[in-house]
Amino acid sequence: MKSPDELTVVFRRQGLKVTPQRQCIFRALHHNPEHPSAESVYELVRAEMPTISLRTVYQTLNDLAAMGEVRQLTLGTGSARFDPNLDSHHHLVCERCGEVVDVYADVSGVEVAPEQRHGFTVTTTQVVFRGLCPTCSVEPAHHQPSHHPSQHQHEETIHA
Amino acid sequence: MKSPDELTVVFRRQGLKVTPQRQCIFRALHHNPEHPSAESVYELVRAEMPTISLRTVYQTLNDLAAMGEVRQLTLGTGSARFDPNLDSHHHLVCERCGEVVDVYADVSGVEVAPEQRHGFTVTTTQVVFRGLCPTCSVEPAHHQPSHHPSQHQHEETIHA
DNA sequence: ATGTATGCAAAGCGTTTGCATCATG
DNA sequence: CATGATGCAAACGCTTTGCATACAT
Repeated sequence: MKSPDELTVVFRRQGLKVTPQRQCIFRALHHNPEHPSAESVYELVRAEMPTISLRTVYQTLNDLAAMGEVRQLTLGTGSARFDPNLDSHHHLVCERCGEVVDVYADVSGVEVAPEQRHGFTVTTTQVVFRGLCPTCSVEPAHHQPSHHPSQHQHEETIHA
Repeated sequence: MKSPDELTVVFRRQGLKVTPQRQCIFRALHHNPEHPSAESVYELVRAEMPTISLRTVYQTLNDLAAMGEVRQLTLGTGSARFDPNLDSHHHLVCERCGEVVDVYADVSGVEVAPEQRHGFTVTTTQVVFRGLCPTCSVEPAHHQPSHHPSQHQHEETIHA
């Protein structure tokens, strides 16, 4: 995503206003590889601005997503995740703790055969690799989600 | 997935009981290519059993998913979708109306390079092709979700 | 000064759960 | 008849929204 300064310009050009809260959110996302949820962003910015509300976080994240400055990912981890990395890439998701890491994989060979397109216009090909992160692999028994809680869906959920 | 009769056997073997409601749900799912949400299944079975509750539908769907007789898909369409097709396959999703169709694509070449695995143990590779279904392609302006409502997340959501 | 952003609280949606009752095995 | 299933309603987690105030432009 663009730098906080560039985003300031972009927001103003769209008729949006740039508040200290929004700039704080810009900074929280810039070069952030954690794929934070709205709640995670909230916690990050609250460290600096304790009175900020979750509503402001959601609003700003949605604004950013609407103008394509971040991507919103729905990976079955319970809450939407926000990704400032706009390069073409895919994701590795831990089924237990919800950790998400970027993966650059060659997907050029993956396509929907014409006979299978059912008349669809395909615009994106998203690949999600699921498994267990190093931490969750070592201890097969149940243990807490680390940074990214809220696996409110059944553990038996199969996402494919 | 297995036939309603086979599922009856499987359920009993697990110590679960088989009620008319459950058999009705089995039938609603058998050979159903719609990738219905819980709500959709609810509507289907309510046609036959008007007093069935949504709770029963969720319970049975979760039981089925827990024993691997259906797959639960989280595709960013607002609600979980249930897929009785247990063959290895992928999905084509309409970003506007949420329609989901099965796709058989060769994904053998898609892998996470060892240097990119970050210590993860990868167990599944899910490919989601997103775009517009024939109905939604013709009319670029907004219109109602057809069979699969509840796109409660922002329309600008980008799922990748 | 105009209009958007903020904070708070309440509502919304999809899903889960507590409980008393019913019915399967 | 013992245990799991059902129905209802209430609770839950995540996200959105209504409203009055505050602030950026």
